[in-house]
Amino acid sequence: MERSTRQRQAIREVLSELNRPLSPAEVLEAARRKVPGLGIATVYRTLKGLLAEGSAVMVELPGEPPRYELAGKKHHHHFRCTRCGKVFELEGCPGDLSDMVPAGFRAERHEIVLYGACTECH
Amino acid sequence: MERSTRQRQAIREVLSELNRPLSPAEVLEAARRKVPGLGIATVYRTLKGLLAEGSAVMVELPGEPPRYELAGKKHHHHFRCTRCGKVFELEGCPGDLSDMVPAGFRAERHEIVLYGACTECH
DNA sequence: ATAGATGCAAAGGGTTTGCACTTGA
DNA sequence: TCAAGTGCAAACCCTTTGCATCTAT
Repeated sequence: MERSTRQRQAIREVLSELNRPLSPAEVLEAARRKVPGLGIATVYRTLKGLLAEGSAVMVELPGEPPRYELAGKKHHHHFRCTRCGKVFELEGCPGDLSDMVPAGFRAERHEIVLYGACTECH
Repeated sequence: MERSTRQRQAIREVLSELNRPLSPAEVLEAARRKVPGLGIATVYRTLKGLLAEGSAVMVELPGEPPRYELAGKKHHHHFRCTRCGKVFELEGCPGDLSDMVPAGFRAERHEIVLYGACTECH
């Protein structure tokens, strides 16, 4: 990630502007509006690079392709709209889940995903 | 799923005996001990069939291949050991997560996954 | 000028499908 | 018997990689 290219700029802008976790395909579609010839391989390489330099984090939801969002947000979870498939960030967290952990197991982190209808789809 | 074959019996047994969500590859490995020539395609087809007839449910964890477990268990969540990769069932559930749902969104279900070390790996 | 970045197309890894053979009922 | 079921290999889909070309510095 040494050089600043049109492609990378476009990908960063897309992540920043849409402000929700995006799949590589979503990034490609949005970024192609800024850089028409953009290839999917460049999207994958750039996302990997952003991940490596810590500018982006991977958001993996059950049964979904990995998505990416800009790093630096505080602990949060996600909501996936079962109608349109978009993923949104959620505020808050139930906190202590230690009740659920059986003896002998040690929990280090957790993921919570809510499913339902988003504002546009209900 | 009309006929009862050695292959299907073996796959059902494996799901029942190991009693945790299994990936197709895990099912194949375990079921091959009972039916040596078993093919991966048959595993996929059988799992799909079990799913369709409601005997099994799919357990999808973030960033993991889908796993399968026998149906009929009550609402529960999962624990994935970050050392050995095995997935276990958890009792309990924090219950009401409505605090996390933004206005305009409607949550219908949720998934919680805890990550850490299992009894064998800590 | 030149090493890094890109786009294409081929290669990978996991899942599904087509098809001839096998087998349960 | 004979359609459902199986195993193999090819096909698929998404992601990664190789390589010739392009480009930021």
